[in-house]
Amino acid sequence: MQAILNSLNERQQEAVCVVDRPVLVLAGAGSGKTRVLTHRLAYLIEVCGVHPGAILAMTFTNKAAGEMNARVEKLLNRDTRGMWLGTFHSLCARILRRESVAAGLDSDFSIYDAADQLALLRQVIRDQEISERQFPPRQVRSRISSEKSRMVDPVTFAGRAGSFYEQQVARIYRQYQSALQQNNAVDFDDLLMLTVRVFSEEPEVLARYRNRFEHCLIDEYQDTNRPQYLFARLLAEEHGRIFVVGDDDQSIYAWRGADLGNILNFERDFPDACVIRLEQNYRSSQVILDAGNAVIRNNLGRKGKELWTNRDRGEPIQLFRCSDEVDEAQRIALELKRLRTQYSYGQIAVLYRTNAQSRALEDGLRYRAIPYVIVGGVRFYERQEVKDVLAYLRLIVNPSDSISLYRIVNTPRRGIGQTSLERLDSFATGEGIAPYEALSRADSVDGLTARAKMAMGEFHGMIDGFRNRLEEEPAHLLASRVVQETGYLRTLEDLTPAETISRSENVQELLVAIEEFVQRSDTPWLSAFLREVALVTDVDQWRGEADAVTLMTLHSAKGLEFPAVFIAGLEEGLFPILRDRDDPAAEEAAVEEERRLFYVGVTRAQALLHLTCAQQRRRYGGATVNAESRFLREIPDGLIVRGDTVRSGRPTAKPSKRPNEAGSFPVVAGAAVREDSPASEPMNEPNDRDPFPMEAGAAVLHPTWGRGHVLDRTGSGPDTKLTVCFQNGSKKKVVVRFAGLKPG
DNA sequence: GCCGAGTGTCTTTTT
DNA sequence: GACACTCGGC
Repeated sequence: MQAILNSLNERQQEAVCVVDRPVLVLAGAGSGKTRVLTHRLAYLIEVCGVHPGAILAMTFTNKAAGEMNARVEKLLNRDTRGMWLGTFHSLCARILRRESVAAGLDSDFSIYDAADQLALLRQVIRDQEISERQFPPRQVRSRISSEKSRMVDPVTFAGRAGSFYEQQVARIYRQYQSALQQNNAVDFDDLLMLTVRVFSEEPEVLARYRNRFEHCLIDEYQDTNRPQYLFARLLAEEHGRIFVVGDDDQSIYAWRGADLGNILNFERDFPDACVIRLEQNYRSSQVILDAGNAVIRNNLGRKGKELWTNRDRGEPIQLFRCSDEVDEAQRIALELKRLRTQYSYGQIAVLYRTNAQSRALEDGLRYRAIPYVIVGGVRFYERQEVKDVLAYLRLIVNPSDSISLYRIVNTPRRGIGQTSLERLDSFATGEGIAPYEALSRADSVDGLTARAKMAMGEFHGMIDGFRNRLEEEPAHLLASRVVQETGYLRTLEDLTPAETISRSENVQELLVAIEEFVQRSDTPWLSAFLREVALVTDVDQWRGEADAVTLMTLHSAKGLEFPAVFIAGLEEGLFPILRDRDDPAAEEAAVEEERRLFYVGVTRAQALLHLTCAQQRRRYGGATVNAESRFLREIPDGLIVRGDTVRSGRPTAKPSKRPNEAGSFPVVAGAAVREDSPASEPMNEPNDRDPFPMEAGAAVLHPTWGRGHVLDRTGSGPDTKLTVCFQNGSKKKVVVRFAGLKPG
């Protein structure tokens, strides 16, 4: 007991020890929130004698869950077998697999990610003969998702739909749901919504889980949406032993349906709740805290809290004003080198608002040979080749999954094209069977060529062969046979050498991941692996171990901390990023969420915080000229050293419309000013702006030809031509302007 | 009927 | 700069 409590301050101890009533912990950034959660778990088990199996603890990322579990086990010096600790999504998936009958699913259901959702929506929209132009699948998807995150089902939605547009969306929504059902699949939102529905509609199911879980704990409560809230309330309302930790100032997922009301109304929902505030910060210097406090104070509608620390004042914040994103990356890289004497690279993070910003930063870091790891962006499990292999595996486990089937049925080419598939699909619909099933009856499908029929039968036989081995052959061996025997690996060989290598490596990496799973898991079968893999994300894989700078979005950085932090791209139009809204109240709410996101970024830093902005930035096609972010103005002068206004320190891209830009930062009314860049602007061409000298001998990386080195160079400026010898031995002449070369 | 090449459209953040 | 769509060649 001593060990569990004595390292905590008084407030933290209280939070750990109040076990018989609802508790809301308002925990400021860096105030020891995770500590309180882990120590409470340990306290419940060790001191109160609660069985781990009676505890349900919910987080937002698997990483947070894993970390928490490790810390509890360390505190207790034993394992926590039986405890349900995981993300809302993974816990709900677990419940749905157990209660699949009540949920109307087969327990091996597939979980569709955003890309799968889009593919399914396209199918639905086409089937309904609705125009994809009028109803862009992406837009419909986000609409459906936002309805689901408010627990609105297709019927309710249809009832409310007023306009023609809404009625059509309602129709698509209904069809989409029934298509999911037919595919024996759910999307991310369904995991939550369906679980809540099962709980509400099946009292005996709910009762089982209510009786089992005597304690419910929730991390990041400010980011819960409606179904998550209902899920927790259904389980905990009877006994009231619910413990939630959150910070209204760090709510950054309103766009995903997170409802701040859940934290603001906690005391109303659970009348005898005990509210505990943690305001002492153990993470950051006074300067960083002061800056964070000053910025967040601009938000209305918060519970209000001021973080304090008894740490040193610390280094002032520094602002780097850069001319464009290349300059920004370069200056960050140089500063990283300079910081090398005080920090290891592993202690430093570069944060940004959008994933697209990582490209320029990566180039800058690579050029200076600074090691980095990138979290997020194109995620491993979203890569084409990885998704292809997973589609094979998913189909084998869940033959109703037509999205997976259509993805790979003709990869490698089997002569089963679009037209044949359409015939197959209408046959399947007519017979009321899954398309996979229909493959085995291809002979009865009208209008197929003999070749197509043959190929379909063969494909079906092959997949069936794998299916028969599902519980005979360990997942990694089965998967490895799949990529070989389907010929998938061979299709990769037709790509360019560089592509072949990187894609094959990714497939190998996936196979290794499966093997690792088999080694650590109780069940070696493929279906078990797929259950786990559907919900892993990149942040979960991230380990702070390698001595490399971490690059990630501000959203991914939530919950993490670093001795030194850069926040890049502090410009109006990028951060805050705002789209046009007609409603001023919605606009203000959006600004406040961006401000909270900035606050999250600032409070990630322990000792050192650097901010950067660029006067000009390339965003798809043309260059944009941006004013400095309003958030920079909100940091009091005494805390920040505002670097020089942009100097022309390097050959920089100059918008021809403003020849005298070298002086002060342009004051641009409103947000970003989009400038079209006419083709006649040579200074914007990559060879002119790229710091890397493409002389003979230089190593280069070509997007399709891979690595190589420069043999010869002719011309200058935009007309520079290079002769490059690539690793596969071929020599190519390339025009630098078009080739998209990078330093290799 | 299948496939590859070329063209127009849109990019916030994530479980 | 990714991706879906269209068009022409096989």
